[in-house]
Amino acid sequence: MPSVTEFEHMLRGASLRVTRPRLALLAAVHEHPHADTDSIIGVVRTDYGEVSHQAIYDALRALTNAGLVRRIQPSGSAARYESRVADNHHHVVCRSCGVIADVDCVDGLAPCLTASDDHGFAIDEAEVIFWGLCADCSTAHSS
Amino acid sequence: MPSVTEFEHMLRGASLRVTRPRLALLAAVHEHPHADTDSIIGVVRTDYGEVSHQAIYDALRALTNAGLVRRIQPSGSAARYESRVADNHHHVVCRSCGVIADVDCVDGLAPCLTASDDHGFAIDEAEVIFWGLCADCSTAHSS
DNA sequence: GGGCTTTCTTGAATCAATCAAGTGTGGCGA
DNA sequence: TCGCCACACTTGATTGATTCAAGAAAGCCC
Repeated sequence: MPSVTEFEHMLRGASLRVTRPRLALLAAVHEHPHADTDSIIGVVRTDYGEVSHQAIYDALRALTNAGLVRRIQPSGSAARYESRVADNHHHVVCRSCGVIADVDCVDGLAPCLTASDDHGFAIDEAEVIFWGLCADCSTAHSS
Repeated sequence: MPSVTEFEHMLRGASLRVTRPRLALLAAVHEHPHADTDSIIGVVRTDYGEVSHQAIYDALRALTNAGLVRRIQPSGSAARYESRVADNHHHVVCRSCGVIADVDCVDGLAPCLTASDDHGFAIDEAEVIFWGLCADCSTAHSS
């Protein structure tokens, strides 16, 4: 995981002020990929002390807009955040327990990015979510 | 659009009781692809008469589970429903106005369905969402 | 038509997320 | 180093989609 100093540089590079809640937030997201907002609040409070939920929501939005974290939101789930950005990976979600895992791109670079008919849209991103059952749930269901 | 009789057969085929709210719901989803729950409630009430929102939620869930309609939920949007199922098409969503359009699969059949490393997951579906700006918003932004 | 089960109605509750107003603070220039 | 001020945080209330619960109504099989 990047050091506090690196987090500082990331914030400054995005023209964002360096505050302790934001540093704690960055650390929490790096440490707990795919955590939902509530879990992140819990982690930040443990690592750093009392913070309002509003500060977390604000900071998550600021960092998402700055491209420092990525927001993902599979159907039926609250928003989740991760620190891997701009590396074009996708996700596989368990229909049963909701666990999320990373999936690297098959082609390594911008796969499936070409829509057959773009309807005049200027497309800038392709988001892929694989749905299925994780190993644990798969075993539990068949037994 | 399929006839009422065909909707009836679809419901019976899925072992679901045939009720007027469900028939109206199927018609509404076929007529208004990508509509959110609230719009669907409005359409059903216009076409059929007073129905509780709960009945719509129940019916949408029942029909989704039965595979008669498909639920899609892009980040930052309420749940939307469409009648095209099992034809492996995807969606392009406008970041600005939220409009959704269908995109047929480039490869015609199960593209992008192979994850490079499935982490032990039993994958049964790949959902692809293209993000960008629709023609209208693209023009408005650049002007 | 009778009876059982599913579905619908009514009304309340939950949960994530946002809004609003006021206080505090990081980072800049002097 | 000092002071300013825009940006960030706190507190508290609100919204809006969705779900829960209990009872009434209606579909389907016999």
